[in-house]
Amino acid sequence: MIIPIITGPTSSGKSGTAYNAALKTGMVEIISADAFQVYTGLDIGTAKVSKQEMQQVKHHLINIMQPDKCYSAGMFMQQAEELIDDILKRGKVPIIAGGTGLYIKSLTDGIFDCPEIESRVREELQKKAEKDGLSVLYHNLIQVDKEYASKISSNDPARIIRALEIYYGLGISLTEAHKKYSREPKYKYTCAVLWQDRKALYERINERTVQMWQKGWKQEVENLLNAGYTVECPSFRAIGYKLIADYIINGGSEEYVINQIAKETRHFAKRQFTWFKNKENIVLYDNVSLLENSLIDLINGKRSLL
RNA sequence: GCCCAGAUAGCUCAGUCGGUAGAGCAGAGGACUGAAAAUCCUCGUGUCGAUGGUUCGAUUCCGUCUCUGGGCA
Repeated sequence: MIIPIITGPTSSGKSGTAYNAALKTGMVEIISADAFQVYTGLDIGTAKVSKQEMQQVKHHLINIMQPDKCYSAGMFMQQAEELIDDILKRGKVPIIAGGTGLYIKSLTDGIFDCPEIESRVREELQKKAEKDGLSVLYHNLIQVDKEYASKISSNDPARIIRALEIYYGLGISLTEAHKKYSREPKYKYTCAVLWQDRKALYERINERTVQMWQKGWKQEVENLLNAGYTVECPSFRAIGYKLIADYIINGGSEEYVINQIAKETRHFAKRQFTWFKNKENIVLYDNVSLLENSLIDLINGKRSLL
């Protein structure tokens, strides 16, 4: 069985397309591939589907984490494959829908099965980076994993720290760990990418940012802060949340916040373009209803196979 | 009307002691193996407001004009 994936840049209409196809065929369950919709309490800012929509169509991997907990591509792959198993067993069709490129890649290409590493290791590396500077860590990485060090920038804290975390946590380099713990994907996928004119997308993003603000995004962030969550929480890396928290705490211009969020979202959409368009084995769709129809055909075709 | 300050990349502005210019932002392209809405890399020719003068040479100095701020009437 080949599992359909629907992806594309933010605001492109992927969730809606998956939802419509699910509703019309009545035999689909949606698995969200979104790094921030996993968090409870982040609804408006992550453009989550509404409660009603979730009642109509079963959605998975949404609202499964508290905002102060870490989620990851590895956890995603694990859980998504289990869900696919389960959905297929029940005679339904799973659709993967979401815009987190790494999560989708973990399904289509696999990801290495990293053993548990204490969070202390990363924290210590972060402290060291602040104290001694990143270049010390990078030189350290060259010593232990020259191959990986040559692939990344000496100025990339996330990757340098990650690679060293593996080395100190597992005792082998990241390059070796990738080989030793590689995990192959369990299913085959067909990946549809929703595509549209850049300018039109940017305008939609600008409009949608204003709409999100009007829906009460600020209140949503206030609720999170009142519940004791801080900007240090992993969920606050989602676009907008830190900016709004800062606006709530320190004041400032509402217009600036909205413009800034729209800008970051445009930059993000651009990165998503780069990610998806250079991937192999994808089908581009510049028309939402066209994709919806071929999805419905695909599901109906599968119906006859089941 | 007079005085002062500006006019340089899509925007904000640097700069050139006279040898045709560069940052930030915006924008574009790219990377991506358990933080990924994260993180990181690459990309800057534009009548230097117009016009005359001085000069081998002016965006730079001088004159005039236009426009934009601010002040005085």
